[in-house]
Amino acid sequence: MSIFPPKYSAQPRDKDELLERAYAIAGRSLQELADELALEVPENFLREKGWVGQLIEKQLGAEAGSKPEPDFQHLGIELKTLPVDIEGKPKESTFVCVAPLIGIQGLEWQLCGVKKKLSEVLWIPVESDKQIPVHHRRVGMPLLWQPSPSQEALLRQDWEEHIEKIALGQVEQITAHQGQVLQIRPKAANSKALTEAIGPDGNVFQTLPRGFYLRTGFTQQILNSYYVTQ
DNA sequence: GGATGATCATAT
DNA sequence: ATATGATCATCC
Repeated sequence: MSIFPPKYSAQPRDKDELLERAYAIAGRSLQELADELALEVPENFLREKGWVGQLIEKQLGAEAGSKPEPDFQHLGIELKTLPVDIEGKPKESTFVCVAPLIGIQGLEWQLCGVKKKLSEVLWIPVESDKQIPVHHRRVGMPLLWQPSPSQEALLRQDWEEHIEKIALGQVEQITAHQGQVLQIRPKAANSKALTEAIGPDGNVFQTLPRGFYLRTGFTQQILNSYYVTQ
């Protein structure tokens, strides 16, 4: 708790101000950052799974909305928190966007959601080992990333293979085992949620909504390329 | 221990 | 239902 009023963060004016704020929260605990905003730190994330992401959004001045736009639209930058272990290794895959299951004829990589979402990402690593109490977990050093040509090639290859299956009415044959760096997994409230998809005969049927996710190996490669190689 | 499939909160 | 934010729970 604090005797001070909650911190207020307007949107960062430019990329430098955004990075400045990101560096300013690096090394600090979730408890400290929550206190500044007068937020309660949950004991765990059984229910509030997106809590850390929303905390960081507010700290950096991102728009807290459900709009299908980048977190920092005026900068064209997407914000992603990344749960990491004590060694800085990603512990979870990263959700990118919902996978389109219908109306995808003629959809090209250059215009797809994955390409758009990942054009520029501000990664914020956050400690997430189960043994560390949530309130004590710390924010790591920020990383502003754009896919390298080889990284984009991998993403594009996986995306095209997934989209082809979906277009051919084979969405239910897709499993998370497929894709080198980009996989497709359920993305829904529960297994009973339904959305339209292309069926085997080109018809439309109801199926579980899916999302694109980055494998941990890929995000680890991103972190390594910045923190280790340089 | 790590990855896959399932799930939770909130706003629109 | 779809969009935002992800982590949980279970299986191998």
